[in-house]
Amino acid sequence: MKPGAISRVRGMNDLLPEEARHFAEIESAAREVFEAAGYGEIRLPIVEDSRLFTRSIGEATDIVEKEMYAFEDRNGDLLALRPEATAGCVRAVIEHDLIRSGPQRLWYHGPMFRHERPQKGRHRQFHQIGVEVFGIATPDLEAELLMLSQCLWDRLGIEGLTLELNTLGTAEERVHYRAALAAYLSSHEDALGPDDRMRLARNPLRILDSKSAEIQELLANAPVLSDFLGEASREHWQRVGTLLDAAGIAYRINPRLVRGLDYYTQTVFEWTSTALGAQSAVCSGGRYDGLVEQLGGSPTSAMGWALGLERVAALLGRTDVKRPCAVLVTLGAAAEESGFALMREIRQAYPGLRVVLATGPGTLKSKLKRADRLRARWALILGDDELAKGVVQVKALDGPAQVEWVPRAAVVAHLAQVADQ
RNA sequence: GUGGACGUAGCUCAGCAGGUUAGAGUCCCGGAUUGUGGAUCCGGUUGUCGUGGGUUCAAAUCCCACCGUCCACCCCA
Repeated sequence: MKPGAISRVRGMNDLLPEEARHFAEIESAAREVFEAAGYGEIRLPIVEDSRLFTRSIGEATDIVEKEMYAFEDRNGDLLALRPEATAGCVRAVIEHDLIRSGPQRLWYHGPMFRHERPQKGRHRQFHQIGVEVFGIATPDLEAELLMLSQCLWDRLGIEGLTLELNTLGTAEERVHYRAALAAYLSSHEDALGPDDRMRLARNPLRILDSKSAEIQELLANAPVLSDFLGEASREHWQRVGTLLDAAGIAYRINPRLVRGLDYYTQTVFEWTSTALGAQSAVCSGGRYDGLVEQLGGSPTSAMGWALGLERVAALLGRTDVKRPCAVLVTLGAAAEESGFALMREIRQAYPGLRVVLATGPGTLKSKLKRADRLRARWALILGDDELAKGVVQVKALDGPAQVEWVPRAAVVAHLAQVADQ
């Protein structure tokens, strides 16, 4: 790169064709899985009112406190680049009163923004695919959403992921537990580092998933959340397990699993991979029964999850570029004109047929070389000789070279016939 | 945000106890074969050695700062 050239902003990466192909593959697999299950796509704005996120994700969370791209626009409105899509989705559901017409099953995909220090699997602009369901309170929803994620891994051929599950109980149960946990940890405050003391004051549940061995040891005798669950939560939680077993989806219960966003209730989960280093969470989510009401809607139970496209893409094997059926090679100005006419006919008759143009300057040899690199099955050669005879030379590029001369008027039909083989 | 490692052609990397014009492979372009690909051979293009400063007769090489990437923490998808 020459000095003075402008480079991309930190953490905001270009997706070159190879990686973009992975993204497209995941997106189309997701579309297939979701649409088949009766989910509708929703497209949401990237910019929202900042308050939407402070109210939903939680003011004391890192996402809102340190990572949000918040700014004032020309009118002085406080706006933010979305750090996640659940909040916006809830906002849209309330704003259009979608719940009026019954439960809503929605899915989305798009870029999210968080001002974090970039690392592998962690970028400032990253991409998520997610689902959100509104209006279903029963545990079959947990099972449905988890099954959809499993279907997606199956569809993409991804193996070796671990599903970790936990329940946080209702908001009230969590409040009681939180108080008990805070009391226990306060009595051992001398064992906590400065970061954990901060968490103790603001969000003691976060201490549960600490990686520190000393903390985990300390937690061995701490109160456990399951003791604080009421009968209803207990039954709900058990039913989730039963349905997952019935569907043959393996999981591991992790009582230490809490999530970083404040709005979760009841079931939370995380799909992790050991192949990704520190950023091991591939897909996660949970129930958020209180959020709709909290954001100004009527009480509505809801649940969703999101996956990180960059992380899932990293688990995908190499996907090959689809090979073209043919490369249309022209030599000289007159042949180029005829070639463009032919190309138009091909596109009109068979829009999906992969035919790549090789017109313009360059030797026949270099154009055939290009056809070879693209792994095309056929070369359609059109030069002065062919023009004079009213034919197109059709050369087989697979295996030993074989040529045949097809009358110009019959080329389109010939190509279509040969493409099916 | 904290700590650490690293930064040399488009890509992968060598060169670094300071010493002439900075190298290989790959990719790309051309030729051997005037209009016929893949193999082989031959030739060619490409770099302010991340940026800026310092030390020195001399810096890709030593020192400092900044920027970036990666790793861990942190956070999370």
